[in-house]
Amino acid sequence: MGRRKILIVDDHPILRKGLAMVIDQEPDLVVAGEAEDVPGGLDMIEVLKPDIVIVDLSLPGVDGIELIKTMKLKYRDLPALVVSMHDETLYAERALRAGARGYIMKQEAVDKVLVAIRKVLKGEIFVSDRITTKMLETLISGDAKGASTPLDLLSNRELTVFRMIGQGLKTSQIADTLHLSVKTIESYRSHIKEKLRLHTGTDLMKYAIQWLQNAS
Amino acid sequence: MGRRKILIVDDHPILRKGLAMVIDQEPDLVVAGEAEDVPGGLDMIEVLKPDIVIVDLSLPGVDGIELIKTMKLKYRDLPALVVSMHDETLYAERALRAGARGYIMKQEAVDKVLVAIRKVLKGEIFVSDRITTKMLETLISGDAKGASTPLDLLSNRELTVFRMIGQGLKTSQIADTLHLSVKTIESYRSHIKEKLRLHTGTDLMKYAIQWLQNAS
DNA sequence: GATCAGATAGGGGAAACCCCTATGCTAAAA
DNA sequence: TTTTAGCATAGGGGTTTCCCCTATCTGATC
Repeated sequence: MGRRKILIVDDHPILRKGLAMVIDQEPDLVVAGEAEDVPGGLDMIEVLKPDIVIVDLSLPGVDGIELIKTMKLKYRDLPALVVSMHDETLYAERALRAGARGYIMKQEAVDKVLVAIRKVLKGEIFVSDRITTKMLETLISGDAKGASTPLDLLSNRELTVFRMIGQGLKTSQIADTLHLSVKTIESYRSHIKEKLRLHTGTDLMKYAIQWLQNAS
Repeated sequence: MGRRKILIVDDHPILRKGLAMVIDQEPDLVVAGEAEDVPGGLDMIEVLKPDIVIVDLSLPGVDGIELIKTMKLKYRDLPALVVSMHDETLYAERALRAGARGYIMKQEAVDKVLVAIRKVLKGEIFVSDRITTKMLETLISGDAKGASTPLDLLSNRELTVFRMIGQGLKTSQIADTLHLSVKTIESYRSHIKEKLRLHTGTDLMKYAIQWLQNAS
């Protein structure tokens, strides 16, 4: 069989060029085309019939996640590999949930990308060890059905507090609003952190804010 | 004269590779080396004696602006060209003030980068039309403080800290990374809050996270 | 009836936050 | 050319949060 065809969707031409050159040096892979946004990407899929699509998450206009979702709908067997500059712990999960088959950061070494591409082409899933570990932990700890979202692990009260944290309220304000002791809210915070496998208070806040922002 | 030597300082290996491959195809240019952070960059300058340094602004640890300032001090005639993925209107001016001789976005086409490199090597300054226009406007309108973004009000150091806050780092981590006292970071935090008219620390964090998500 | 998870909350030490003050340093303004 | 102003840096001291533990009460679940 010939070289597997790759489509790159990323809005940074320099990066596209870099990826393309690296990939084209491999005997079994070839970059069939490039696009810089979601509509362009979809057109290219139609025309080129690639074997895999490499997608950046932060595209102009429509978000890369949308492209992945659409691909999942229209071309069920066409896998997407996300190559993003964003902190993986926050986006990887969302990307995979949307249907991506891999997630790798732009900070990674070049050969890691090739590994990722081949793994995804073989039908496997590629994510960094860090993410794998984190996801496995979440799976193991919570009853497996928690797969829909880690937030399912939270109790009602915890979820309420989580939302308020995401709105930027501080502990005392939350305590006030809910007519509870500050100490109680502190307890919730630590329970939430535990369940979501977050380490610091700032991590919690960051997660909460971002979750609330793209309320999915 | 032989090919002009270029040093690339960027923390994304894929992008470095891309730039390098594009540059090395030019008969008059050659990539002499790559570095992924500021200390590495400074070492490489010492060793390679490049003719120009291409710098990304968002480097791990110390920020690219600092590298440019140091270069300006230690190697007065070594020009820096900033290649950043950040919104130019906010950073270009700061970069130029710090001593950079050009600013180009990663969104630009590949050949624009070559144009920029050659222009900077000739001793000229390269910036996009958009930035030129904006700077002229600011000049004309006088003080006016082109407050296109309230973040324009922040000093370089404050902006660096602001971004780190948005990445979810806590005060002590920031202090550590920048080799500064926790007290100094606290000062920056309060200055930033004042300039952005934010009341609480959580408000600041929320703002920083959200801003980083969209405009970065 | 024992066990378990959820809602509530306290103790105590470390860390962060917040408001003020302060010192060089450089650049602009008077 | 003083003066002023903004920036980078940092300490003092009081208040609030954070963080790790322990604890009570309640309603399920086994």
